[in-house]
Amino acid sequence: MSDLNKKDIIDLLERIAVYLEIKGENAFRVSAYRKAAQALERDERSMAEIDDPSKLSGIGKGTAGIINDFLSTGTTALLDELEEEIPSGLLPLLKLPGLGGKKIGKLYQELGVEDAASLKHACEVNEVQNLAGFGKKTEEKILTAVNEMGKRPDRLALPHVTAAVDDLYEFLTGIPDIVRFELAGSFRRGRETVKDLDFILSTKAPEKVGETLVNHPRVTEVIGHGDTKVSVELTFGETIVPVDFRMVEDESFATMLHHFTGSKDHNVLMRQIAKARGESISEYGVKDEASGDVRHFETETDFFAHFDLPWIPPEVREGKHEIDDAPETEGLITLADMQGDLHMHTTWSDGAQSIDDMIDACRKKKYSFMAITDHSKYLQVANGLSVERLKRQHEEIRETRGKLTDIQVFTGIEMDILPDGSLDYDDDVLSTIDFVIASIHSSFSQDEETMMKRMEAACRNPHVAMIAHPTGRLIGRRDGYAVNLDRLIDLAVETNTILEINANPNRLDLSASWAEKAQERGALISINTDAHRYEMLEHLPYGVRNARRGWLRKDTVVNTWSGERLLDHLWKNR
DNA sequence: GCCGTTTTCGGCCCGACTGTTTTCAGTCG
Repeated sequence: MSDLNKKDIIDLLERIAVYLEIKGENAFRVSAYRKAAQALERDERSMAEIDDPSKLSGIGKGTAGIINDFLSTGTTALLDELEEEIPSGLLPLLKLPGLGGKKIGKLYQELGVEDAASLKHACEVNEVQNLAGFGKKTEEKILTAVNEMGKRPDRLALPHVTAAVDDLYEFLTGIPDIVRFELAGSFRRGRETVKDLDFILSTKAPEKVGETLVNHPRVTEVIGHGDTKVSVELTFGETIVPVDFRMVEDESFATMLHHFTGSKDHNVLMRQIAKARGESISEYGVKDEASGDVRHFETETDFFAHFDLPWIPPEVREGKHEIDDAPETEGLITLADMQGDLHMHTTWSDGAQSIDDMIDACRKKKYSFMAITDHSKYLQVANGLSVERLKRQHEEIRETRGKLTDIQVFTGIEMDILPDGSLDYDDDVLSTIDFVIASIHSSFSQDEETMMKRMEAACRNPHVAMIAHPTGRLIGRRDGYAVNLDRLIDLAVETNTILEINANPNRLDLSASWAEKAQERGALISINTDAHRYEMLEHLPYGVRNARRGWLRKDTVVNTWSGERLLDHLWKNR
């Protein structure tokens, strides 16, 4: 038996699809392998728990046989043949813009291109432009793309696109010919990273608006400029942000918004539903196939209602179970449910504002509770609190909160879990604090066993209420430490310890999929900003969107509780 | 390759844009 897990199987199926694509195989056969991979991904179970893959919709006898080959031998005859036949150096070329399987197949068969280097050479000696279906412009574009290969990240973390988002909102608002506009795409779905920004705008003067768009002062490259679509690249400092604008008549705005919010897989599901009813969905509306009439909708809600569905939130439109479980989406947590923020810093450690400033900022946000959680003494670089300073700070907090009637201010601490698994304060200190957070800021490279001993020590301490940013990842920059999240979730459930969704857009930690698993197994979650300045309190929506992507219900998230219920929870089990 | 409350064969989501053509294939989302 090989020890392949589900992720490996999915990768192997996708590998087959890519090879077949380059081979010029029937597109439906290619997509059959991709669909099989998706079917596995959609299923919650592990490979060991799936006794017969062909029972999954999208996997037939053929692919099931291949999956079983993989499981028993680690490979399969089809993949072996493909690897024999096609150079693996061609696979990364599919990522180049403008190159798909067909063109790569042609480059391979007619010019002997085998990888990026030989493709570059073929362009330089002008062999590419003479191929049928290619030309001078195509050759130039390919050469540029090959030279750019690997220089730019595939996807941008959210903090890298916020400047562009803010700028474009202002810019589009100032264009009088635009009736309404909205940001769609993976940004609207709350993904952790985005490839580009997709703006939908309705206008009666697409030509004029398109001209205005390509002349935006930040535009450094026009990728495409058609009647209804404009693709450009905007440059903000070091970051190049690709942006697509789609222009449409206002009557099609809702369907266009739905279409370009995606995901692609979600759209496929919706179109299959339409097809079964004798209708077809496009970005322009819903067509009745019998009469040819096209129906338009004022809002997305109307569009979904036409298919007897409630409005499905963008965050869960991933082509998974959002159609089947559509009624459940009405119970998902919303930003309006959030009653407070339980993780923030002040000038007492490494924050930029005083306790009073942070309290004022939270009162302005109409929170009913908050916790001040500065760093503990181990974290000297962050001016962590000695026991003596901690006591003074908490005295100050108690004094201040006594005068307030509109917000409950909890005493708190973000306490380090030390490399040896001990905690930074003794129990007699911790026993005086309302909200004790435990987190790891040191010895990131320890092995899983050592790391989990640290986590377990924190969870088992009766005073620890929450584990902050459980994996320590920084999106696009640093993988998390070696945490066994399955085990951590079990520990959290067993010891009644809350797990955090850190709302900082660089973290989003836990991720949506782990938060979903945590909820399924009965863990409690808290969404917090970890603000070090009051502007960072505004990060909360990122955390809520992330939680919605994980299908979190309001009651799973302790920030939605009343202050009394939360305090009771924090104190009753010590 | 998968699938079937009209089908075991003939479909498989739909449309824009580009560059190559001179009516369209390939790519992309």
